[in-house]
Amino acid sequence: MHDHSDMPGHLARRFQQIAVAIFHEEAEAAGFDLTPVQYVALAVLRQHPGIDQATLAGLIAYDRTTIGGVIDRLVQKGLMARAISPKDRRAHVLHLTEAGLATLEGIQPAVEAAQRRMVAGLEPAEVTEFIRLFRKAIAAATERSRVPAKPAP
Amino acid sequence: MHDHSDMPGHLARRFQQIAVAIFHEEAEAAGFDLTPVQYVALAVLRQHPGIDQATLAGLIAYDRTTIGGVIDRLVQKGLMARAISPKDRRAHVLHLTEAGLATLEGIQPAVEAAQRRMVAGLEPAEVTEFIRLFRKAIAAATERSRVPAKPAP
DNA sequence: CACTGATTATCAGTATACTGTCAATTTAGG
DNA sequence: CCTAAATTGACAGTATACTGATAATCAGTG
Repeated sequence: MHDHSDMPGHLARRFQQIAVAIFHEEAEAAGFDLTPVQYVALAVLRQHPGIDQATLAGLIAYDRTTIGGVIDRLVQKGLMARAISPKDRRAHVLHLTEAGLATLEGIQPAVEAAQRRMVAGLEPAEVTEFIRLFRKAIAAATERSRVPAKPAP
Repeated sequence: MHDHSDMPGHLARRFQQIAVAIFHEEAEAAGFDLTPVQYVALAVLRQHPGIDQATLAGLIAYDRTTIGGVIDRLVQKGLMARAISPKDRRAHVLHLTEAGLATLEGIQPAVEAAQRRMVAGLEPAEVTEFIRLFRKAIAAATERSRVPAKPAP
């Protein structure tokens, strides 16, 4: 009855695998060495400068532990700066560097091309519906996830 | 215009994250210690007994390096047996053990419950459409650019 | 049979991803 | 004010996931 290729779990894994591969191809072709995860972290930080690691993790639904390593690599590449918050000495506040902003702007066309390629097999109306179903399924399941996405402060 | 939460790439990552978390919850609640990847490997091996690692990897679109570690852990758990093929001494042919078959059958209800929970926020017709769009997008990406199979050198 | 090229699996290295635990610190409650 | 609870980020450990390199083996050709 249920082949694994009909299961949402397997399809999700396979689609994500393809999405990551396409992102890497487009980013590399454009001359950037940035992973999808690193890109989203930079993009969200541009919209919310000065947030700490936990807030950033909440905004993009990353695990608290995972985000530390991601930020380490972005800091090492010189794209992000990390400093201890004067208001809360536990927290590390984050800012984009000049290089980080330049990278974000430079990679934007490649990112958009990658998003289009991921759904290149679908009609435009199907793309819209695909995204709507993704968002609806995710919204319903978010309450039970250990990593719920939090709204911006 | 383009928020990261509208991008297929980010939605794919988020949905997959939720799918894995739900799978683990259901599997653990049923008393099994099996990851989604390990489950699919076992399930496909039941349908194709005696295949080698490369064939298994191809059937479920796993990386050939990754599959080695997955099989290592399944062999260590006693769920799978690995032996050198008499026809091709490079190849390792795989079989389910008795325990592997028992685990597969025992975990089946939990797996099905997990698949339902992943799309619990969607109407039944939406679930069907969601799966159809997944398959269509994946099929197009797979045949167009052979992602993530090896690129033509 | 020897040579070439392809295939099978492994290893090293890098990057997510999550669990559990811990120290430092802040906040809440009495 | 002072202690208990919560929060922040780190660490160790496990599991995917992919790239590039390598050894062993097989298949096809001359």
